[in-house]
Amino acid sequence: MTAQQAGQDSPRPLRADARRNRARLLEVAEAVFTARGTGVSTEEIAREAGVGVGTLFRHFPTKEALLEAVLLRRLERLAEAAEQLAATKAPGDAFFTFFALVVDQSPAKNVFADALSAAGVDVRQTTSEIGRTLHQAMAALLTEAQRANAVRADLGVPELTALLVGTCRMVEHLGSDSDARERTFAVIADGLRASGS
Amino acid sequence: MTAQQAGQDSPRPLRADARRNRARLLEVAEAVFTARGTGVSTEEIAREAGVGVGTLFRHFPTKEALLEAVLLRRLERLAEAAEQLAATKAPGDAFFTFFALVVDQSPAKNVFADALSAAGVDVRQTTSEIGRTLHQAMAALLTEAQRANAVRADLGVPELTALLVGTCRMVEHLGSDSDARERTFAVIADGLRASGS
DNA sequence: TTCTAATCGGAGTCGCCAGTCCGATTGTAG
DNA sequence: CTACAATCGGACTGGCGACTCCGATTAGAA
Repeated sequence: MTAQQAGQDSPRPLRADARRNRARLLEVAEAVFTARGTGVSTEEIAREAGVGVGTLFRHFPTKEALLEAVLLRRLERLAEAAEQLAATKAPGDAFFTFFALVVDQSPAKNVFADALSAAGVDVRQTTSEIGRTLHQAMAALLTEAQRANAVRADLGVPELTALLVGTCRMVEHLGSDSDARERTFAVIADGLRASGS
Repeated sequence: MTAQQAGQDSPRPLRADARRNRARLLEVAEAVFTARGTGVSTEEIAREAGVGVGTLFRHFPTKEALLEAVLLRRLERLAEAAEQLAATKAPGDAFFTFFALVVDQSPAKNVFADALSAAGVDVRQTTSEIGRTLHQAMAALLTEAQRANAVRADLGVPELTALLVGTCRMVEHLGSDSDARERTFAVIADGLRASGS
């Protein structure tokens, strides 16, 4: 931001090993933070990735930046999946498949979103770029499903988001008991279909 | 635990000021942790309560112990409320009132439960005493509501707990938009009633 | 009021962790 | 292969926060 073009990224492509390390760090960070919480130290992440802390901080100037990067990757993937589903499946099916997908992938996202908002980062601000894409993709899925009468009409994207967040927590809470998980999920699904009539 | 009876608490009642301070600390801790997260330092809690850190640590040997104490108070209150409701209202009404009560009180509980489990404390272990009471009270509310056909039959207490946890998150997520909150809550409520037929 | 044990308060200790710095290493252009 | 700039690694720093310790204070019994 200081004296470079503010628009796009690296004027010079990263050296091969640098790119490798960066990718490795993201990978490891995602895995470790997801598994053991965002409290894990940067040193630990670096060690696990087989690099020094210096390397970590060269790529991500802040622990927070690392978390952000991981979260963005997650959102990006979700947006992709949403578009894919919207394009290939029937409205209702696409919607519920997406819902299930988000919930399955979620134990992770929660952790990151929490950590960031706890650190005072406005997630909505930071993730705006991809956030918008995801938002639109979700809106498309939702309205199509509603038009097909597969989902009640009195919901918008904010409500859907909240339901997703909450459902993620439920799943997280139930842990490995997949029977209970299914029953719980059924409550939500039935609620989403209920016409309110 | 070193040389005293392991069973019950204080053989000697606390001095008046000590009792006062202890109560104050719990009060303040609950408020502050709820409002600003469990990351708030013990020193801050102590200052806010108008005592020194020494006092805080005399009453609660560990920050974690303080969190635990606060959480227990919360659970205790919930158990009370559940019993009260079961005794005075019609089954379905009692159940849904309880549900709403938990959700309203919740922004708090989440925070504590999270912090403790993040710290490696098995909440189910620690809160067993009151946890059992609460568990029973919830079971009673649930089965009565089911018998009265106000709630679908394929749910048990674990599922109910998960739904509560998740719904708390939804509410938390939506923040102050009470319209969206109501719509979201309606999804859950309809889902709970849906017979699955 | 007097005396003593219980309690208080907060300066100080200790360990942990994010983030820095620079000599050693290594990719790569020529 | 050589040279040099990009990159690496990890010892080191600074600050923060949980917890300790002990002299000062105070509740409450006699």
